[in-house]
Amino acid sequence: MTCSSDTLLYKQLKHHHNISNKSIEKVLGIAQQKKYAKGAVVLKEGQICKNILFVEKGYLKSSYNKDGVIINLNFSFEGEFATNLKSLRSQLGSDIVIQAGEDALIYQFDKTQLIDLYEYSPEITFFGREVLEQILMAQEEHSNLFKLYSATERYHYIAKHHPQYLQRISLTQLASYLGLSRETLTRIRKKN
Amino acid sequence: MTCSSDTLLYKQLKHHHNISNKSIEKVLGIAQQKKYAKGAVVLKEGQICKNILFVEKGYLKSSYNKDGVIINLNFSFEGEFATNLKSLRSQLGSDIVIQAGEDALIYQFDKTQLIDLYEYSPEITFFGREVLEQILMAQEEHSNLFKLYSATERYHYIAKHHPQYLQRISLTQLASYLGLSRETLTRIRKKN
DNA sequence: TGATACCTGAGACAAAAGTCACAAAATAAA
DNA sequence: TTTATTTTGTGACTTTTGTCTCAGGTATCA
Repeated sequence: MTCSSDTLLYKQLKHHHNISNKSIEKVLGIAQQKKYAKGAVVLKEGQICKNILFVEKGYLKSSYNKDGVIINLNFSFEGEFATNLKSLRSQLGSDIVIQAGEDALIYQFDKTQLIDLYEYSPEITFFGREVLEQILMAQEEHSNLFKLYSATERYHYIAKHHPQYLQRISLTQLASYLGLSRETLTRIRKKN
Repeated sequence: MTCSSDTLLYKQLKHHHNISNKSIEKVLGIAQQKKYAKGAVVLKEGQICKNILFVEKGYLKSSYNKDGVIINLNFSFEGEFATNLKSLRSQLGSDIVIQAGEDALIYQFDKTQLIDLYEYSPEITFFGREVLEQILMAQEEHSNLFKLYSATERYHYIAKHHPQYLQRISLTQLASYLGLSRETLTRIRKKN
């Protein structure tokens, strides 16, 4: 087994997704442990995404390069899943980059291997759908930030619902995620 | 049959989704035809969404009421599908409103009935996934408008990729969709 | 430890967008 | 057609946000 029972991954499978020990063993059996140093690239631009990533430690950052300007699209912290759904589905080259925001410990699942496991038990199928949903919900949350809120409201939303972002993500990176300049974010913070 | 073979729905099933006549008959068998006058509400705020909607004629508008200000989130034109995925999945009350933007002819599919058909043929299962994907891709496109583009760029993107929006959607409604004030949109248009 | 790169705060100014008020134009209703 | 209602265009002004610049702080690494 590539992943022992004192990991976050194991705990999530057991307690959050309520999967039986037999099925957990199958899932852990295809999980590949990877370590990335801060800043290391997990998915390159143009590369075809074949994996679903589970963050055991550290965090992952998804970003898009728009004419040389890096725009942060997503952060995935401990216990969350990350991937590029578009590239994963279409098997076309990725237009986004995924990299480690801190030194990170990642379990990666090969998409094909995971789908093969779906035949083994409906629990695993259900788990697969939950992973997909988690990723979609995170995307929708970020997208609503922009559609419904002003810059100041976006910051306060994050401060309230994701306080760990403020502690672990640098001001510059967070500004890019919130769609505003670093200076504007500084000003918003000062107004408290 | 509630839907004849000279409809857009029939043509889409046959030519776009490549479904066999037998399966098409099944799908059309559960399609309910509905007519809505311009402005009529298809899905109310708080109502649980049970249907997937196909636009045969006219268009549908999804909007969110933020403290009395209406924010347009989506438009679905002829040949496109619409629903509130969140409410459809969770069976919780909808936080968005769907209504007709013009006099509209809609075919609606009950989610449960459609899922029951999945057992009849894998073609229909595949069709169901394509519908889901179409809705998700439309959402992602709109969300990227905000994450990646400025107000002026958003307008030009729509002018290029969805010119019918400019012809059929009023300036006021389009401004709300693009996340800017009506006056700003007027000014952007003048600069051509 | 010192050198280097990166991150943050702050001020001055420019650009973009919002708000308000009112007139003109287009639609819908009588 | 005439009237009423809604939609759009425009200018003046305010607010918000971006850009540029520089200084100080912090982390990193050989």
